[in-house]
Amino acid sequence: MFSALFKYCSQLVSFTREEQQIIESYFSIRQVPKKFTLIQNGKIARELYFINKGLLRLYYTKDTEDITAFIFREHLFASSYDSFLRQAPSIQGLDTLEDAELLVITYDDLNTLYKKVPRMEILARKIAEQRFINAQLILSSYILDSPEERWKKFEATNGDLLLRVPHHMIASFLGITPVSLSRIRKRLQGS
Amino acid sequence: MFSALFKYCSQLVSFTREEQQIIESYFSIRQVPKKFTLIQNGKIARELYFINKGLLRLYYTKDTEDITAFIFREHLFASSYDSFLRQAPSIQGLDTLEDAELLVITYDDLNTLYKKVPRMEILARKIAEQRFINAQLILSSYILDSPEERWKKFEATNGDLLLRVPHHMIASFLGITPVSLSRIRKRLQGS
DNA sequence: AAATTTTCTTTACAAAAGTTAATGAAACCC
DNA sequence: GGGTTTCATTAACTTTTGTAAAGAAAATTT
Repeated sequence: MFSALFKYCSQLVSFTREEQQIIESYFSIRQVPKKFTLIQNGKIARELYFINKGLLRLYYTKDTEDITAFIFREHLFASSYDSFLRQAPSIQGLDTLEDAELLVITYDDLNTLYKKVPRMEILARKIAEQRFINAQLILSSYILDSPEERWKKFEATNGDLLLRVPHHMIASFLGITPVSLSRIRKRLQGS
Repeated sequence: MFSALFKYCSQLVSFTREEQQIIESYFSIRQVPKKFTLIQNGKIARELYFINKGLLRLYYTKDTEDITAFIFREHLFASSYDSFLRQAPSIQGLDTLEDAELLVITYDDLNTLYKKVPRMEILARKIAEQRFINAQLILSSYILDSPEERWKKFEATNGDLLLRVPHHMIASFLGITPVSLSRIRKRLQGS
């Protein structure tokens, strides 16, 4: 139940058995169906999730349309991270795309945990750093690459998601319309 | 000399006098002229800078052209952050845009400092979180806003930089060409 | 199984941004 | 101070993407 979590953490920080038990006691497990909204746009994200199973989608809502900000896979921490960190209303929503099993910790409990297990602070720093590096990577792709190049990279690194996620959600993640994605795919077919 | 640094830090963590003295001992001060390259694309960023005075520009190089990734003002930490954190070759360069006064700490010294002043770990986490939130903000503007809207926001929040930074550097930060920026500015003049 | 919704692609047209090149102004450098 | 480089704007033309609408295929619901 917690094995994936500690496997992930152990790459960053090594916890003792005791620390692991304290950490476990602060997380709860939750089964969530497909298409379930975990964090609603405008509300404060009170919880942080570790994905044991399933797929989550972070998205902006512009006018009446959803724009994908990120797709979280198994064995990652997920949240509307900036709302969670600042405890301010979220400008993003977070939904399940598939039935999911999540480990859940609240903001307050996480801060208590920092005090009980100070090494947790190091883990949190490293996760924040990783998320920064990741955001930076996506941003640099927006800056440097054309939509076509972004699609190619997405296909190469996340090809499996093409079968699990509707294309229009990927299109908006790439910063283009489904129409444009369809054109790009057609263009590339030929070559 | 260190007053701006501790003023900035005190918003995030409160250090004792002793801790401050240790921290000071790990930073050195450096005067750097305009147009000086602090971090070269392809090299590993070994240093982290706190800007006492001056303006720094982080940029990508695509083909022969520079594309601005970020402009750092006074009283901020600056580096090619992901290169510094991962100690991997940088895909960005960092230059001064003006004569600058910098407080400098190396990667190794920072890690020593984490051990001497554990509270520093909290500061580092919070700075990483802030930088993540910031990267997220820029990314969301790329996703949600048109170039015209991005320009308007830049003008509103960083209007002072328009006098300190050439427009073509701002244009590439906004993801457009100088030609396009000029058109946008003209379009908005009328309204 | 039929009906409904969602997803994906295509077409035609409009709008925006890129490209190249030219011009004038400003800043910089011996 | 004169010459050079850098910078900002404009124009003409091309390419790309967006928008709107329609139809086909797939998935979901009843």
